[in-house]
Amino acid sequence: MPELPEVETVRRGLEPTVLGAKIRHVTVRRADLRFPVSPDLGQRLTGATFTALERRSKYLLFSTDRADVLLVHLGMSGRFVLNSATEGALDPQTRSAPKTALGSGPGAGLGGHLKHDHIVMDLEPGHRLVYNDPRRFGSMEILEQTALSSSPRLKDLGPEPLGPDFTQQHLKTCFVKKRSPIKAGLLDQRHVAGLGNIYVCESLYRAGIAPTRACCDLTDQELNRLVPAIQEVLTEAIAAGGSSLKDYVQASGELGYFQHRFAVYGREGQACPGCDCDKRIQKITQSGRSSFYCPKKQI
DNA sequence: CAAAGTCCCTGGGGGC
DNA sequence: TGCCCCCAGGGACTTT
Repeated sequence: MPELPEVETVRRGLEPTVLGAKIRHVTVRRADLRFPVSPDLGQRLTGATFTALERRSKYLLFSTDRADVLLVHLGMSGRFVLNSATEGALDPQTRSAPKTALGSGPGAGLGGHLKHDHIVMDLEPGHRLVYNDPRRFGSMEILEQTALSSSPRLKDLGPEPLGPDFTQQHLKTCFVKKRSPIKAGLLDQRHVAGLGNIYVCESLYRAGIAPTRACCDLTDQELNRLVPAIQEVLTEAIAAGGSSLKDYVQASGELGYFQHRFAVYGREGQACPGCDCDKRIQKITQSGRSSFYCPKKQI
């Protein structure tokens, strides 16, 4: 599930290829993603050049020299696949025909599509950038640069957890009258942007705070632990993704998300690492979502 | 207004 | 082996 570290890892993986690349042709094979793909997406991208690739929260922002921004969310299962004309790799399990190298014209390689390849961008020189998303929880929209900050997708997002505005004082202000559990508080993108279920569980474990605690009941001391816990968990996950990036960009060209070794997430019934707890890691449901925690270490 | 619930979607895994 | 059911999750939307 792509949360901030996975999106950042994808960004770093794509950046060398995308920066300065001219878009030769765009094919929208399915427009019914989480939100409808912008109807004029192909027209506005074709002939433009990517000038920057940035991340905000879990969004990727591809800027172009036409003052447009391609805003992408990977949802649950969204991936980018990068095909290089020189590599010509193929996935024998899922692809019936070899990937077609560029050079045979826009839209070439009709037999080379994977299932769930929804948007195909042919780039110059010699690359093909494919957005693949089985569950179609992702989105792809094009906006004017000037409209970005007021767009409904971004306008209510809280600070970047690895940026200067994410402080214990900020959280204290957010949480002073908030009675919902801290698990929900940290998943709320208005308070801090980019955390999902996995990294909220991991951060609360590291900070020693039970996910059931009310936001407004956290002490200053706990908030002072929570902020660096979040920052450390994210930084380590990004570093782990980054250090394995060359493996992570597989021969097939697929940019998946790095599988991190989690302390609590998905480890119900196991002993938590470095803890002598006898209770083992518990799984509970909070507002329809699984929380994993150690009842001894997290109070 | 806050908080909790619902829905979208598909692949994968467990149970029988 | 095959089939069915449930689960995973972000975020917009609906209900309480």
